[in-house]
Amino acid sequence: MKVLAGGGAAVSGPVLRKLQGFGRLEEADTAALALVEAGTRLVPAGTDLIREGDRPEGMIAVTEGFACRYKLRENGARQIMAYLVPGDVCDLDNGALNRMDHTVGTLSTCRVARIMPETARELRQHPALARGLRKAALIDEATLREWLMNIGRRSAVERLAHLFCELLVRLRAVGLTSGNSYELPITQLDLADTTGMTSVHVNRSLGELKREGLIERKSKRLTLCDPARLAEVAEFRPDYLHREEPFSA
Amino acid sequence: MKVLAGGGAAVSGPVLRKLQGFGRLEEADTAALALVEAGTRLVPAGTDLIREGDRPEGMIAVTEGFACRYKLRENGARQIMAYLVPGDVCDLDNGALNRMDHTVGTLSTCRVARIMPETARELRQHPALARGLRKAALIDEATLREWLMNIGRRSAVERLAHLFCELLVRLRAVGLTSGNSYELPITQLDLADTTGMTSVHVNRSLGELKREGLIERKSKRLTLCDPARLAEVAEFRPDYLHREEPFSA
DNA sequence: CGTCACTTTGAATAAAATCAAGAGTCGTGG
DNA sequence: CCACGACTCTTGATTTTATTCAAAGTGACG
Repeated sequence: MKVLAGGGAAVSGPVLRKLQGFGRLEEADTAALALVEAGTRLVPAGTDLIREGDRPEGMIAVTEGFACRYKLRENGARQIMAYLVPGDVCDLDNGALNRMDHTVGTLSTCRVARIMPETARELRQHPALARGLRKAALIDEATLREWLMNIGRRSAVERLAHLFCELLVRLRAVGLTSGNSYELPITQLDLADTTGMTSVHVNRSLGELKREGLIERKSKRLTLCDPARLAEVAEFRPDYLHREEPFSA
Repeated sequence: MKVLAGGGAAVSGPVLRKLQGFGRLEEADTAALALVEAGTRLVPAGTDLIREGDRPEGMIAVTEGFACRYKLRENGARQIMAYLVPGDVCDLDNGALNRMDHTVGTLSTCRVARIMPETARELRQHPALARGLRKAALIDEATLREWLMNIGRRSAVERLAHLFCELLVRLRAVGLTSGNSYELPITQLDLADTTGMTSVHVNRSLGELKREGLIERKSKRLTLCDPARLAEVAEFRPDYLHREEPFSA
């Protein structure tokens, strides 16, 4: 339960960067966001930020690391429903719904801003921010559908390939890629719980992708050696992410 | 491409009934809804109502039959992402997003209301309706997450059991159950594309549920012979549907 | 009464889970 | 600096689950 004061200059906040990708922001908008991103805390891996059954309020923004939405079965099996990567905001103003149907927790060490309900309301006063947050939420929902397709109708190798392509697009949008590689600070077990497989099977499927020369992984950095071919394998069409940049660099 | 004029008295519209389940409606609200439900058309099974890539606008309401959201792979594989049962409304006012990322189509013959953008805007003028629609949308999203859990982390038999439990709750909310049975006007192939399996495997799994005495199916009517035990098998917790009625009748 | 779509069944195959053990990694504390 | 312990990753052998392929059987409906 490390809790460090969020010091240092907010490094051109990823949330800001992401929302700017949806449309021009005014000075006042960026100022409000900067304020939010200044108030972050470092959270260790494996920490729940809000739990199933809790009453949701405010928002949670991730500025570093990977967090996720997940549910557990009684036997301990976990299904991850979404990744929250830097720039992603989890809007807990669910208005009508007063209970979380899932848990949000960190997969890696994360830098996180917990946004109080009043602050969240203030943010939504800014039309451009409100629009951006709404668009982000709609994209999250489209992503959820894509994940359902992924698990329901793609093979193990395809599932991983698709996930890696998606992450390249999402992380590039917040400037966290270098070429076709990015930090993927999660374990194979996490990947398994994301794609509905076993960690053993993930391991073998990763091996296959490596053998095919499609990816490389050293330490926690993932490189897509041939994004075009990887996208083809996964049948990846990035439209649902609503980013105008072309897929492969 | 049968298109019949939507005659006859709107039979206490399922949309109305569903939204009433979320909170009291004023006279004016119900009147507006009644108007909508009067303008329905009969649509044959297998008809796309709006396609992936189309520009979404207005709303689509289903008052009879089963429709669904789905996507296709290049090889023809289909993944169904959601069911639209009577009372369900598909809000296409996606504001920011200007392309459908999936298709909405009928699984059975359906009675459907296509709601023009202006009409949709009028409906949203009514605060109670707007709230109801918003709540419905949030529940749809929670349902999507539950489906991801279903496909990712449950066995074939469990997936079907879970789906059948969910449908009992949803259809009961609009008065379309009698006891623990309801019309399920879809094929085993549809069930397969819903649960990420093969129709052959669905057939065998259904057989297992029957043999266990958990369900019965004559013609298109499904009966949950022992809802409590079925829910236990599926680990079904109806919280995400936000209906206060207890699960088993 | 024939057709077409759907359901059911069997046999062979493929994909993924399970079980188990060993090797690598990393942070911690002596 | 090294050793320890806790994860994580890797690999093999085996079993289970699900798909594929194929062929009847059933039923609704014109």
